[in-house]
Amino acid sequence: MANSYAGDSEDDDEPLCFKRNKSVSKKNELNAEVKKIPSQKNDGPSKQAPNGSSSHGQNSTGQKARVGSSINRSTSNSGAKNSKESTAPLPDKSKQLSGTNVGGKDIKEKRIEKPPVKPNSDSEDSDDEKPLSSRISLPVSQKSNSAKISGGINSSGPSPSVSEKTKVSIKKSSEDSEDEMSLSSKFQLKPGVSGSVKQPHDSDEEKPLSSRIPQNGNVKRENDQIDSPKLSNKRPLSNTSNSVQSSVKKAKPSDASVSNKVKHTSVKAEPKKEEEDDDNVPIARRMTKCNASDSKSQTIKKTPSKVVSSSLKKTNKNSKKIVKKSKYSQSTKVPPSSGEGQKWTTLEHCGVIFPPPYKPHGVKILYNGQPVDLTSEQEEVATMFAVMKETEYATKPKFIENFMNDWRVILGRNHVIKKFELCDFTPIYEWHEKEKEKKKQMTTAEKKLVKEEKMKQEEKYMWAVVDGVKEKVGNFRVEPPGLFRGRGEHPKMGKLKKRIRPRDITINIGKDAPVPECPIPGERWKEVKHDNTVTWLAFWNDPINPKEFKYVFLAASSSLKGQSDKEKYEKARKLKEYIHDIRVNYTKDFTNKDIMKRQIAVATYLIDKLALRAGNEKDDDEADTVGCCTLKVENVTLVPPNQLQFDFLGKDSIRYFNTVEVELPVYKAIGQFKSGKKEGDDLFDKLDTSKLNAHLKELMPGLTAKVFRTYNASITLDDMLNRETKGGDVAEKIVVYNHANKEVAIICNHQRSVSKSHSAQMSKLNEKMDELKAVLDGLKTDLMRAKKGKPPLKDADGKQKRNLAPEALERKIAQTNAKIEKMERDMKSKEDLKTVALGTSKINYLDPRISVAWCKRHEVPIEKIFNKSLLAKFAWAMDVDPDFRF
DNA sequence: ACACGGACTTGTCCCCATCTTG
DNA sequence: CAAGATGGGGACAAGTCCGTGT
Repeated sequence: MANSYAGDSEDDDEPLCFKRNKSVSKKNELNAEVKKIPSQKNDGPSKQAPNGSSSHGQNSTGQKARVGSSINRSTSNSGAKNSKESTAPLPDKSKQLSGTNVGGKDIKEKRIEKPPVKPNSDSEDSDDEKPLSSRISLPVSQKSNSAKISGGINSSGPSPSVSEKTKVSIKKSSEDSEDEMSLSSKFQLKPGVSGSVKQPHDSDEEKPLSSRIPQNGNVKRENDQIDSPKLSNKRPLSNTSNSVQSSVKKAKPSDASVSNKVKHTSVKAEPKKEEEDDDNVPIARRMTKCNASDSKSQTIKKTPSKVVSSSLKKTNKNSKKIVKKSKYSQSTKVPPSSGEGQKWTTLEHCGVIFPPPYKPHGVKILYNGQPVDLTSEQEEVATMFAVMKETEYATKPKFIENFMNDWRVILGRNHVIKKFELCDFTPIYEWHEKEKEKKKQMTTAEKKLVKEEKMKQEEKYMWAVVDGVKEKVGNFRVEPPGLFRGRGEHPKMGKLKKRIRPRDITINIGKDAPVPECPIPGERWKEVKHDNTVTWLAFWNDPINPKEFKYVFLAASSSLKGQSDKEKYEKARKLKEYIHDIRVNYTKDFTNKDIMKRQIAVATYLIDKLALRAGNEKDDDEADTVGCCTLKVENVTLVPPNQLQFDFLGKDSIRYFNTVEVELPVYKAIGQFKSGKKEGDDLFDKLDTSKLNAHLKELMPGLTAKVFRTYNASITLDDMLNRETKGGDVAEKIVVYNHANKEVAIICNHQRSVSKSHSAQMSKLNEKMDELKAVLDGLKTDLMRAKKGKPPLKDADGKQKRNLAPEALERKIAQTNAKIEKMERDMKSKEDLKTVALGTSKINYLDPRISVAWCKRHEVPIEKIFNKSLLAKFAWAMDVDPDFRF
């Protein structure tokens, strides 16, 4: 929001256009991010194509086919489960995940209605805001607002230790001047040096050197607690010299955007009422807003108490642990991306670990009924297939074909084994099952032993030292050989993913750091480079597609990752300032005579409103899935008078099926784009992602299609949280949070497959529910009788029940009712979330500062929202000001 | 203008340890 | 205490987007 200027308070009401311009102009200053300098990359990937890629054959286009086919996913999509009503108070725009639902829940349309526009807001939009949709009255079942999802979600308490730490960090939010200092200072100092130097408050000094290295990210081993992050310390991300934002709390210098934000918050007084201009709200949700709006509490502002997570309290006790942890704080110092494209100054790590060599088991497959001797190498591949016998992959012709092609190469030219149909892998499959069983039968002590052993071997690979800070490595294990499991109808499924050897691997490490020893005697790395403009520690070419790479990166809890995560959210927040103009802009272009402009406008609209992905072009040897720019004419159907039905397979071949109401000009434009084309043709034939992004970049520096997803997800969370959080206990607040999280997941189409046991679980719950209801009826009867002085009836077993006083019965009734209600909520939530995955948005799209600030304001322990790994990943956000708003 | 190499983010599934429940 | 439910986290596939060389 451009309220940067003086009277900011309500500038929103002013015509945005004006502001926009202003903002635009200033924007230049914003982060012009200089991207990395071209690194000198050298080596071209050597191409060692394994063998014939004969494959591609069909790649089936028909999506229908795949719908059914792919494993669970498809099922889930098509699944009929009905009942998933959208809960919600807010009308949800939910795209229905399952096709069947469609009819019933047309809720989606609602999205369209825009919020009651405030009059002032720009006139142009006003039309939009008007509810086309509204006219169309869909039967949305407003259903109860029962929004409450079950409260209990994760009632399980977080581990104490974690919580404590957290709290620590939290509290010190604003004041830690020291941190700031350190940050700043670090910039100055060149990294490298810093490492050991700074540790202000750590008590580490006494420890062994090794341990003194500050570290980020937690340790997972048993001693965890000790090491685990106390998130408290703030992590450094703050940074960045060049990057604009600083953490909110701090006063930021000139940066306009930030500053206003700050003030905004600080001013508690202002009623959130109109809260931000609608522009900040996702289009989709805007409509909804109307309804909800009243309720939106103005109230909320209230007490931003100091955060305090409950956990805080405990902290004290355990404080000792905390102390140890302190190392985390250190990490702060890392000056991430300071120099042009430079990502680090010193980098040390131990390279990667390889899977153990194949151990032949000697179990023979049958060919035409006869056991066949195989060499170790041949047996290894046969085993890969055998163990997949019961999966859906093993039934797919493409999979089998690709597997056989690759296996035949290993079998050699005149091997007896020729036809798949004559192969019987059962003996190996059974052997494998037995092995699994054996493993399961091991005692816990044995398992522990094995685990420790593995741990010992891997330990050194788990950590890297970046600019003096110990950071966790993400994936230091080289991928083992196997059969490629592509998602959806992938043309290469079943191909052999050959074993990766040291000679396939390029190591990236600091110039002065010791080169990791090659773990396999007698072999050596393909290459060792020292490129500090990239963050990877190692990479190899993907054996399935040699033009692609597999990288070893630092873990999500590292400063490097945290830094870029923060930049991502700051960019999305920046979009908030531009979004109004952008919307005005594309709305105008819906009718532009220039077809390319029109297509850009419509595509941008879809990306903004529906959170579609950009949609890069794909090769023929990949599953054919689409995104916005690659939508085919058959993926969008016009539903008069002004609705569009989308049906396509997106990333990971997840089906996107949604019907939405759109502005008439959009509806018409889509009709034009479709006309004269045949099935399979691109809807946006004049467009691709680079053109689209180039255009977006003109509207806001650094803007790309994916920013809209981040923006819409985060603004939705922020908005819903602030609108819907009322009083209540922690459990109820968590319900509100999860509800908002769910909305976001629906917007982003984050699906998950329904667990096999889902229906069984539901019916079990139903039974319990019936029992409870019976109990309730019994109690009511007893109460009635008790009031009249009669004894209770016999219970089911014919035994006489205790004679209770009416008051006691009433209490029991109340308890039972509460149980029933909770159960109803739980069931509803379970059903609702059956196909919705909340985790993806939490990890990738929701600015953690929104969650942290909300937790602080409402005294919800952050551990109820973020698990251990999320706490580590979002350490950089923990000290956010309670007033932070996205 | 564009294909492509390259780097990094996003996304789902699956295994397994742990918690819950009966 | 066993069987089932849950959730964390790893594995790894599949996107996005940038820069470059032609």
